[in-house]
Amino acid sequence: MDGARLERILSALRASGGRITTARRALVTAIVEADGHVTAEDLAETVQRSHPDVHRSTIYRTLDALEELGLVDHVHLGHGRAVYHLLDDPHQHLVCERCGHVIEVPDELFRPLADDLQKGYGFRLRPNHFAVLGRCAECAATP
Amino acid sequence: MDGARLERILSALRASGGRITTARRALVTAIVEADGHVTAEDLAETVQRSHPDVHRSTIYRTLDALEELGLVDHVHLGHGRAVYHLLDDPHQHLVCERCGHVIEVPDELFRPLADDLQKGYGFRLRPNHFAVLGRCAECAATP
DNA sequence: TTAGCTGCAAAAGGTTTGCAAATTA
DNA sequence: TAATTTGCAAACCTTTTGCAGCTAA
Repeated sequence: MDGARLERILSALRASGGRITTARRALVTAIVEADGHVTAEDLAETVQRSHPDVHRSTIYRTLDALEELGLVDHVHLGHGRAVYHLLDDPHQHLVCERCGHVIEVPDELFRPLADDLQKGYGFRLRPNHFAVLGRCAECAATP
Repeated sequence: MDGARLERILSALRASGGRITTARRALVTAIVEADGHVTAEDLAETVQRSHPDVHRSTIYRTLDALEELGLVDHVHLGHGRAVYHLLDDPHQHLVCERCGHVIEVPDELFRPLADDLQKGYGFRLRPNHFAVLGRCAECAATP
């Protein structure tokens, strides 16, 4: 399963004229295995476990390259580091502003809102880039 | 009108045990006059026009104080600086990810979504902290 | 008088960049 | 070989912090 995702990504990278280096393969493997909610820092650590001298800047540059190809996106879940994730399975991030808990919800929930914004403002929603803040069930219960 | 807002904010600040200094009065005036979408940098510049040695750190500290009192909030419209705004008139920010244009829309538009999230996930939406990205009408029209 | 603010300078924290050397296709 | 990537070190940019002096109440 994951092998296929890995290959899909590497092929796209290659097809765009990019090169598959050890560092890139290791990074892509790390993202595929992490499968969501990983910071550049997390990825750097994972990659460095097997390839100690892959530098943070390489991580960032490769993530940039993957984003430009539309294979990866990053989301700001709060202040501080962004998290990166693969672009299949479109979903939103609900983040509890008190405990930090992250809930993934399917994109379709945002459909009605997206339609309203389209009709009323001509605005085409692409809400994935920032998290949606609020309170999770537990934190909403305890004041 | 704005005088009333100014006084309301200063009173709240005073009531919480805070002191009204020249710097604080100037900053609050600047926010009231700017009325939305101002960065700390913008505010610093405005304040410094009349009070050149108010330092950036004072701006940030005062904004913090105002946020703690629930008088002001800040929103991340994109990468880089956050923007600050007064907390009356609850609204959302739609930001065009291509041209950067900001559209304010009333909170009520998010009511149905908020209800869905509440029902389905026990999640209480508080969406104001991050902007909602997408494409404005013009940019959506031209590919 | 005294708690609360301030300016300054310096640091923090995440991300980006210039460069020369190394590597891929 | 030619074009891309890489590691490194240093810079960047916004925001935060420690501190000693200043000031509003």
